[in-house]
Amino acid sequence: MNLKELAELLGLSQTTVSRALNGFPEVSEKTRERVQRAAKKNNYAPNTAARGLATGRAFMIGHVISTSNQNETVNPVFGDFVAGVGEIYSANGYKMMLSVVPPHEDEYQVYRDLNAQSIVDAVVVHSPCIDEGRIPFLSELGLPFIVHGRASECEIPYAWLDVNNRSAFLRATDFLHDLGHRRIALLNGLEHMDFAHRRREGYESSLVSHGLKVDNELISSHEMTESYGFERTSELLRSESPPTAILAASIVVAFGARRAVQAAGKVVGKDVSIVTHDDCLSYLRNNDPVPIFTATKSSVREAGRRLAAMLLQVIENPDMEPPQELLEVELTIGQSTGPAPVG
Amino acid sequence: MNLKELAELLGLSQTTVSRALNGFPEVSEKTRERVQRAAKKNNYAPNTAARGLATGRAFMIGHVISTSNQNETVNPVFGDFVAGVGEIYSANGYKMMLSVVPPHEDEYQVYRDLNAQSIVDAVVVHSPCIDEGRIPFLSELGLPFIVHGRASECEIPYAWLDVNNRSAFLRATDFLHDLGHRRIALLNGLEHMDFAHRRREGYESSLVSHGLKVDNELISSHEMTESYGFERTSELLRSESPPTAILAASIVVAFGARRAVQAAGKVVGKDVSIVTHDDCLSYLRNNDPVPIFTATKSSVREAGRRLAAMLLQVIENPDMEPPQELLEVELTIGQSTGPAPVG
DNA sequence: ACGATTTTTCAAAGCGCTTTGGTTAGCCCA
DNA sequence: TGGGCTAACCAAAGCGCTTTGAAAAATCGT
Repeated sequence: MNLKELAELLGLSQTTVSRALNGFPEVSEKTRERVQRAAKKNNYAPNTAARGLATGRAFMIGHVISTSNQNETVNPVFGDFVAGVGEIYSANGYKMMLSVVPPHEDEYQVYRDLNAQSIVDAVVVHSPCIDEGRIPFLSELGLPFIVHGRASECEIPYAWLDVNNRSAFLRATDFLHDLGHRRIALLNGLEHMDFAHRRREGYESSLVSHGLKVDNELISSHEMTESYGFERTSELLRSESPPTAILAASIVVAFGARRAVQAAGKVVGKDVSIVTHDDCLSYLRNNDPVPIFTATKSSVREAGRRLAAMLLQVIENPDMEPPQELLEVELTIGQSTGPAPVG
Repeated sequence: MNLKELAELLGLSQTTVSRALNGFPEVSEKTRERVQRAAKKNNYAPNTAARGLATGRAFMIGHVISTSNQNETVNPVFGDFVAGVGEIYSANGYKMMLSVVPPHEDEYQVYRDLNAQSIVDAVVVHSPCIDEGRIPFLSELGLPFIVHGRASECEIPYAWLDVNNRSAFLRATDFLHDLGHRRIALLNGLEHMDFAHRRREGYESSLVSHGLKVDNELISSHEMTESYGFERTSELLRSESPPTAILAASIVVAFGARRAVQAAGKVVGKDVSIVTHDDCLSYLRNNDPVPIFTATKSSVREAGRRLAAMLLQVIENPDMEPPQELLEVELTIGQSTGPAPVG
């Protein structure tokens, strides 16, 4: 069923039917209702391609995800983030397109094509690194976008939504310090990623403010996998002066750390404390009455919702100041931390 | 830059330029090259909406994901699966659309709209349950589709790609039996899901074939979260005749189970054996020389690649017999299993 | 060299919608 | 009763592409 057929069926012109369905004022309420009823009954929905061609808008947001990192790892956060944005998109009549950039292919070309084909109204930039080339590139291209995260070394203004990673890890380190810990290890994510960079800043800044010095032996940076958590923690525990506390980049890494602590015959929260960042993934809930892990919490799904809402604003109102929002984390105390062991 | 402008630039008609770019034979190689060069140079790419309108094809595959389960959990497998299909899609000029069905909304209406708006050429059905209503519905609707998994109680023919879950859990149970285990617990996924149903069949069938009887006390069914693994295992270990082995539905569940075993002061692989299914998620690798977990392995990313290829066949060739493919798992021995403790 | 083919190019229609710039119908007031 | 409004509707153009059916150009055989 297309517009023409529906119009004929109703004995109205295409114009009127179109206007009725799109909520224009110059159509009587009586006709509008009649049209809407007929549309629903005949399962009419406007052809997207035709509408897109006529309006120049695609009502589609692009998400470009690259798996071209060393291990082609998919960010475990992805599913929940997408669920968050998707909720807002569909509530506002937008659809979401996913482009997977195959390894060794040019991500920039993907954006160029998306733009030339005018298949999306805007894109979301994922996992920005410190000097993120995509930001100036997209600005130049004129394709509206918003960044999930930030790029420390980017000067031009752009829309973003980020978690306050610096403050999160600063507070977490402060907390461990307050418990008496003096050797605190950081199991960071890949440090060319902006979020990891900022977390390290927070961590170091806390140490310095307490008169401790930064010991590079205690710091590592890697993709956030379970085995990274395990291997690295095992290594740390074997060293001559092992840490009494560990700051993990994600719950998955913390799982690995915990496994290593237990494998070494030690007790988490007593011999070794663990604090982790928690994205509140739906299948890795850490919200028992007393959570497993002491954590800096920030729901990535909620972040997706906020970010989507901001992006829709940008689309509807292209000349606005780019919106920016910084989400603070919650520091929740769980079973994985305790006072530093004496001696 | 649109086709008309490019044609004028080249002093050719739109027809010729279009044909040149789309690989039609009735255009000389010389012209074709000239056109392609100009297109690349001017960053021309055909407008998707216009092309879609003209051809009636969208070159887009829809993935509808529902988060309307009790906890709005996102399947952790999703990211890797999408990475797999996305690879094949983009290699073949297809795009992927994601529709998130908000909780309490009608998933069927989403499919109806997708179809009416002719915004996708086909859809992928995720997480089928035993009697999956979406299969007859989509057949009826005439929207091409493929199912990731199967529906045991569905009679009509349809395209699917599935893992042999029955054989996987049968083999895993056999393996534990061979090690001397007689009380084997099953921490299954939600059993209205087809995959979980089949796994239980495999488990029970192995028990029966060894003359053991099925003890419902040892069987549970739940969303596959870490805390499920922990809580349920703790409960089992506290019971009067605890299991000596556990069959877990996923690595995340196995993590929880391991935590419970350790919390009970027991040793995994000695006091309690654990076998899990492993989807080979990129951030939960279980492929050390001797893997952490003994597991039935099947890469969900590779499954995505296969499934995408099959779906594209269906699209290009609508009248073909629906393709169906059953993937066998690998049973790999890791550190989490050992002979049943004596006494 | 000239009609018959084959190769290469083209003009124009059509895909299904939105939107511009009307026209017609209905109403009010003098 | 008729001129001036407003309210309600409509015909047709146009979005940028593909594709049909025809024309022009090049090639061929005799």
